[in-house]
Amino acid sequence: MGRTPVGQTRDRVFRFVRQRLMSGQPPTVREVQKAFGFRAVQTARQHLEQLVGDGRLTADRNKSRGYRLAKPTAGLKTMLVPVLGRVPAGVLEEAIEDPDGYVTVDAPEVSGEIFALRVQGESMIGAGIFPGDLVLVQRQPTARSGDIVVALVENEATVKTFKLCDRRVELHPSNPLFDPLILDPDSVVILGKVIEIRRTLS
Amino acid sequence: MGRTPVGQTRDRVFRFVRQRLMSGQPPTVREVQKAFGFRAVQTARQHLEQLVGDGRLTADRNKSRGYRLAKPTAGLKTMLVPVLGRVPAGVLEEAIEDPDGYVTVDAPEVSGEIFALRVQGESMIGAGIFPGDLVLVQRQPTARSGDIVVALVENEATVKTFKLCDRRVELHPSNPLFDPLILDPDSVVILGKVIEIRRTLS
DNA sequence: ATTTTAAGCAGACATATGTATGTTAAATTA
DNA sequence: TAATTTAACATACATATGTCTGCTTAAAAT
Repeated sequence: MGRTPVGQTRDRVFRFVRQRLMSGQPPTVREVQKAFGFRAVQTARQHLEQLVGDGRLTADRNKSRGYRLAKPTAGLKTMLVPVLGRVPAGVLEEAIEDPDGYVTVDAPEVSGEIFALRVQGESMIGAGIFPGDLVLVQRQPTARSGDIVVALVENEATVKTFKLCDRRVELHPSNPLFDPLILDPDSVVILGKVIEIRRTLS
Repeated sequence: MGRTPVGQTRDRVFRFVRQRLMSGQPPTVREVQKAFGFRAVQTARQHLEQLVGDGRLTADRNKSRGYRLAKPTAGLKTMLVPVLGRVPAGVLEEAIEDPDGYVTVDAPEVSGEIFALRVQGESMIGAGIFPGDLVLVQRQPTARSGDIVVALVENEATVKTFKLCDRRVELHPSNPLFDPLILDPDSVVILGKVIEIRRTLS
């Protein structure tokens, strides 16, 4: 096999690996070898290692299929989170166990439990949260003023901006047509904090 | 290690494998073993094989990390798409080759090429698209009236609502402070159609 | 022209990983 | 109670896979 121009083959190797990684099937060194018709494993390995040196790939040493894209999702982990249509009567556990489906989420390594909720009303339109949007919720029992939270009020999950004033919990909509809810801290259950909003266009 | 109730561990194994698969890191049998603290490889393998028997997983025999989901997320495939900060001078190819990063997307099987773009201006606030939002774009050279598209105008990528009127291309902002662009079809390059909007909160 | 660099090859070794056989004990069923 | 099924364990083997050493050749640089 004749040699190819400098860097050219390496770039093709990178694309091959990226292609495989994007489709969820990390290649082995020997699979790369075969794909390019190298007669030696080492040739493939050489390209891969130099791609690592270039910072284009990363490698899990001594792991099979251990090459990954360097840039993607640095510090993030990809996880599958349950999508909830509604949270009936406060039983979040059950809703999570029997979700409408799942979505894939890139979340910080340190994230705890996350779930997704389909938004029902129009009370948060001012904040760019529309009915039908999917909100990703970091599960937590408390919140800080200014957080957009999912709270259980009268056995219904709603999305609002959280505020703590004068020993009262205030849940503020972002829509002039709706009024804020002023509640006793004991009568509000915080399900979590909204960390991402997603809207799919037909 | 005491035995667990029937089927319960198997279900957890399935979730573990699915989790790993969705994040592009298919586990080995021994990784499953460790994850659950089994003392024997075979225990993990047993569960995996029975999941194959149940039709929940499939297996590439004699391949490392060869287990896959039998029913990948109902018509959706998980893919990594490149995130572009901006599209310089119309060279989409180059921008895609050297992206700022990647995000994970659940897209229909039939989807073509998808990329993500960070939104720059405030021209689409009325449609709930804010600066800093990430728009997922289905790459395509044309669009239908009403589609929100990413178009190249004067060597800058912008997000607008597309309309075709009277042999003229109209790019409409959703913000009264901005004016629509009325352009000759030849002077506009459509990069693709926005299929999803994502906003991360702090 | 000479040196240096990079691509590619050959063969081998060590480890990772899939697979197989046989055993034990708890839960379930007859 | 006895038989059957299932979860789990221990050990071993064969293959897949990552890694290493040394060599050859062509292109690029000096």
